[in-house]
Amino acid sequence: MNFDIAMERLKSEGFKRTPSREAILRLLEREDRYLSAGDVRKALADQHPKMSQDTVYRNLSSFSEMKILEETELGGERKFRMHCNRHGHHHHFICMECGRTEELDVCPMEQVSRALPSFVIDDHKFEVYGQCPDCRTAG
Amino acid sequence: MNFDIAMERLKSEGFKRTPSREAILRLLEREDRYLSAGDVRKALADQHPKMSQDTVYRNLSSFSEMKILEETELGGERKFRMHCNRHGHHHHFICMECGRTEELDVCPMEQVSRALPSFVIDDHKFEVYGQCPDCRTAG
DNA sequence: TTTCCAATTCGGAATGACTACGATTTACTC
DNA sequence: GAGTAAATCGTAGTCATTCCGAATTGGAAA
Repeated sequence: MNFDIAMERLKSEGFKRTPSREAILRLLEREDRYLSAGDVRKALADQHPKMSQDTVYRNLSSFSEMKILEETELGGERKFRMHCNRHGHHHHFICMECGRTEELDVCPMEQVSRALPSFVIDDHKFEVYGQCPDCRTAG
Repeated sequence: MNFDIAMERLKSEGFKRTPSREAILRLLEREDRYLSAGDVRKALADQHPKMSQDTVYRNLSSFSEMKILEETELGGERKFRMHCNRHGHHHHFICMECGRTEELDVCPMEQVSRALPSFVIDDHKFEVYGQCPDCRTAG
């Protein structure tokens, strides 16, 4: 997903095009990794010093609900990144130093479904944490 | 893991045996599912009305560090359960209604390691969320 | 058994992420 | 260009968690 497609999605769902939303989505497109609401605020402090917390949180949540963003919870914080749609379903490796992510194709949910036939499965989370090659050589 | 083994582990690591620690571990052994610090406080309110938050949080964290408990983060809260050691490495299905958990044997980490040879992998999380058979028929 | 001290707990205040809300501003429709 | 609902601002409130100084206590040593 990129900025333009995200803005189209907003329009089609009846959301207004505002400077705040543009700035948040442009940032997330550029960064291409998980950012917290605080990260977003700091990154936009120069260009949008008056953007309130409320605006950041509310928009990140809205974007996540309408699948423009992917969301996870890490270290006690909600984090968001532009939704990748190269493949359909996927999971991520997340570098704990720089936040870089790498898409993973493996997902064991078919096996799980077979193993739990009488359970209703609504959701699942699979994430791998570590150090990316760049941070490893830098460290 | 059960209460007695947990107390042995505490002793061997130089921790004192206190009424708070006994009560917390007895509760977690009995419940056999993920509880938050708040859940623990409420459950112990009758027998230990003066147990402070600090005591609950500090002990849950200590127990988690020394692998007496398993820990996860769910709905913005840290949750803890007695460590299962029937099998070695495993993951959980978690019922979002009653908190019941079911151990899963599948884990795709060998595939992931092969797919990311130049990455350092420190940790991973795989959890499945839904409704257990009891809650399904009850609903 | 008594003494002693570090570990533990208590009580409450501080932190930090997140949410709520009334007042003001703004994007979009007509 | 005017009107209106949506969006934002600023600030205060909530909730989980952590911190801290003072008081208590488990368990080793005398």
